[in-house]
Amino acid sequence: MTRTRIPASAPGVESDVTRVAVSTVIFSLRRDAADCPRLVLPLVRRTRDPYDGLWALPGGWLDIAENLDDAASRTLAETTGLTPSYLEQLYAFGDVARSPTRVVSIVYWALLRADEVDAQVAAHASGGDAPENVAWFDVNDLPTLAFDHNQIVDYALWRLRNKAGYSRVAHGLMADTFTLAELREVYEAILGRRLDPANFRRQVENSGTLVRTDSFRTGNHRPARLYRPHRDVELADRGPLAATSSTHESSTT
Amino acid sequence: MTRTRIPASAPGVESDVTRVAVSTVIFSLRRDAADCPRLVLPLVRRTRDPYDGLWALPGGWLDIAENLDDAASRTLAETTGLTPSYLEQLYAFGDVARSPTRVVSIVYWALLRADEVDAQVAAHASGGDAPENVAWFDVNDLPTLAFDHNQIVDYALWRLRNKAGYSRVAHGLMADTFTLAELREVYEAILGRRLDPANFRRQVENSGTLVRTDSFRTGNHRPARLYRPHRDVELADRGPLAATSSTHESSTT
DNA sequence: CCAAAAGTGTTATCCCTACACCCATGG
DNA sequence: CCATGGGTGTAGGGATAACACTTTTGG
Repeated sequence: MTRTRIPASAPGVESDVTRVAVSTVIFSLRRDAADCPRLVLPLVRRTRDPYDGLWALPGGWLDIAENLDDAASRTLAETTGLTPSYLEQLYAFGDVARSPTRVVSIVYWALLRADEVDAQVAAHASGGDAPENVAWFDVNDLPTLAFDHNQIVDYALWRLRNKAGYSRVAHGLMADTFTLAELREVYEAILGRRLDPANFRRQVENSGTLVRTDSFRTGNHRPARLYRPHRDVELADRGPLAATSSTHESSTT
Repeated sequence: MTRTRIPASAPGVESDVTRVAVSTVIFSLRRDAADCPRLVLPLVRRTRDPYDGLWALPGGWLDIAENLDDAASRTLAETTGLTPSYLEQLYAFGDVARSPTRVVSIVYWALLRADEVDAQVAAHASGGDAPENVAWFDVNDLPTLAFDHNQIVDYALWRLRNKAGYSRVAHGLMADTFTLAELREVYEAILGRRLDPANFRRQVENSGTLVRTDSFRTGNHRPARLYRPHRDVELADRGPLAATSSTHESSTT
């Protein structure tokens, strides 16, 4: 699998042409020293001008025969080797001044299941795909990024937090089964505030998005019931490709 | 002011290049025979292949030295001669199969004040900017459009309806002053259902987005107080260019 | 006076929040 | 048995929806 990034000059670059790139803000979770889940995202270190040496969002040039979504998936696969559990277009950034040459970046954002990322990080460390140029950063502790990528990450974070408030996107970060406390921790990591365990339980139970299993997670205290996502429950609201329908309410809990 | 559209072939077109176009879904209001406001949008008749003769969204090619927002504004001005009261990026459409040549369309959606459109329609009829190729259509009675433009309009409509539910975008369709009944009619036209006048009044009064004036609209019955939009009230939630902040709630009434 | 729209009041219901409280397990 | 997290119950507040009711105009 070859690496593609956003170089300033591709072979045969023409400075009088507007080129289209695709980048992706990939969110996942990693537990910190205190075993508390933190939002993290992978960045790629640039090896060319402009911004040589700075960290940037994973991305690449849009191929002439490639759909936008496919380009985002490819980007994501080349960076992490994984399939996202959620992928959505974020915004098209195209200011003239955002790059020395004219580049319109179609930016996506994605969620990766935490358990799969752990496996991937191990695989990357052993595999030979130049892992030294990819690193995962805590979203609350980002360096200065290349181009307008700090701004882009801010916007993606806003979208994630906003969407977590009225849809079930956050489930895309979970493994197959999980306890309600684990799910609540994830929401707390995303929203950046504590949630009442009792009320959180009732909300997700009444939402119909989870089904109880007969298994329990045993630990230091009373065992907690495991849940799994309900099939047939979309993670988010309709996209531009959905059929005509009368569902025009995304702000429902 | 010159007209720019989305021709299949621009001068010097190369079929091995991905080109970037900008189109805009422009919503406004027009009163029907029963004096009831209807959502309408302007379309442009194509005069080239592909889809020669079909109606399409107003748009044009992105200039190498032009920001995306500016291109959308230019498109809008060329079509209607007006400045939008609201303009927001909708989505980037870039499927390989959506056009014979590879075109990525950055699509915007906009709102135009109803009173200004009336003036513009008159001006267009007298002015010489080929008005016969621009026509306004009721959004509920659209013909088959060129490319994937029907799908795009559907998505823009969904976004407008959704956003009208939790923000004050709809105010962008109103004149300087208006009665609460007029504002309610607009919401009814957008949402496609009747609203309780009493509850609607309380909602917008408590929202703090309107200020009472001392004027009244006199008609066949009891005069209705005129309101005007409050300064310092954004029409919608934050966009990607907003500064870092902790406001991550767009679903507030 | 009457019709109809402008505007006010009242109540039931739902959802969210806060918080008290019981349950089950490992140590 | 006790500390701790899992899980349930409940009362108050705010927003909404339904609808009765009063006010003010033109005809």
